[in-house]
Amino acid sequence: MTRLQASHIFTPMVERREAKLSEIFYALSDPTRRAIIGLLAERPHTVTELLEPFPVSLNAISKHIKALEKVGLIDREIKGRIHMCHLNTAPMNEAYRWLGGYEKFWSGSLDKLEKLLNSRAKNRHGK
Amino acid sequence: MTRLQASHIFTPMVERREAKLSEIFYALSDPTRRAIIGLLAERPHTVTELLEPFPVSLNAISKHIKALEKVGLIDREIKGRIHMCHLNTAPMNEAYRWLGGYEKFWSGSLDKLEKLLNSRAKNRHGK
DNA sequence: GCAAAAGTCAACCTATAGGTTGACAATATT
DNA sequence: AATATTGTCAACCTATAGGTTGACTTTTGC
Repeated sequence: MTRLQASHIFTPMVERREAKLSEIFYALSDPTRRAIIGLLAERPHTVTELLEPFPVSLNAISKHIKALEKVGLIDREIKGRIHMCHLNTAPMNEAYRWLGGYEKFWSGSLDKLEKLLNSRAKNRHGK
Repeated sequence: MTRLQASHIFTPMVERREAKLSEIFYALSDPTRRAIIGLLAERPHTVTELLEPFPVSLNAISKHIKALEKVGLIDREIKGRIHMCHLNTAPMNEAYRWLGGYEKFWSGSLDKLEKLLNSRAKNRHGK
């Protein structure tokens, strides 16, 4: 995941959103992390429960969880020595919508595509 | 982007799809690459045209383009010394659908969520 | 009270990403 | 033919990711 340096182009707000998008896509680019998300989609898991399917150390999983937590994809509920991890899909929504912006290209409708291009041309001047 | 090592869990086919997903998400995790995609969504661009908005070297952009090309997001049409880059959104579709699998969580319908959980429980046994 | 269990933190290793600069190859231009 | 333009390739640098091991903290069970 790369920090954004092309500050010339974006307003601070957009820049922040861009950075967030980068973080989310990056978090999702790891197969182990995606698998963790898959497990948490069924039900909350403890850290050791999340460890079980993977041939890595507890520390490695702990790091992945921390990474997912950092981008908001996991909420941690601590009860004594047990850390219960809950999935929070909200951040995915942003990535989903970004990709959705290009859905017009692959879902075929020429009308939609034209609309897209027009709206882009307009925004061009709004800056 | 990480290589998948938990081969224990996945069939070769699934493993390959997982690897592809990782590549795509990783490609999208870079803000410059996303911006390039944005430019190409408007119209095809040459390499130097793609360079123009960014405060980096031509080589850096060339690398990004190569990276996007490698995951299939860019097609290159070479005419003499000009490399015309075209956007190919198809690979995004896969990422989009993966995320869409979790849409039920954030779009609120409890019914859908229950269906999701049931279908997952079934697949559990199908392996 | 003591040992096991659940996790984190810190230090380390290795691979790779993204950036740079400096040649180079090939096509256009004049 | 000489030069400028377009772009790649190769070598290098630095930062960081993901993995490891080892020590440590806190809670829990006996």
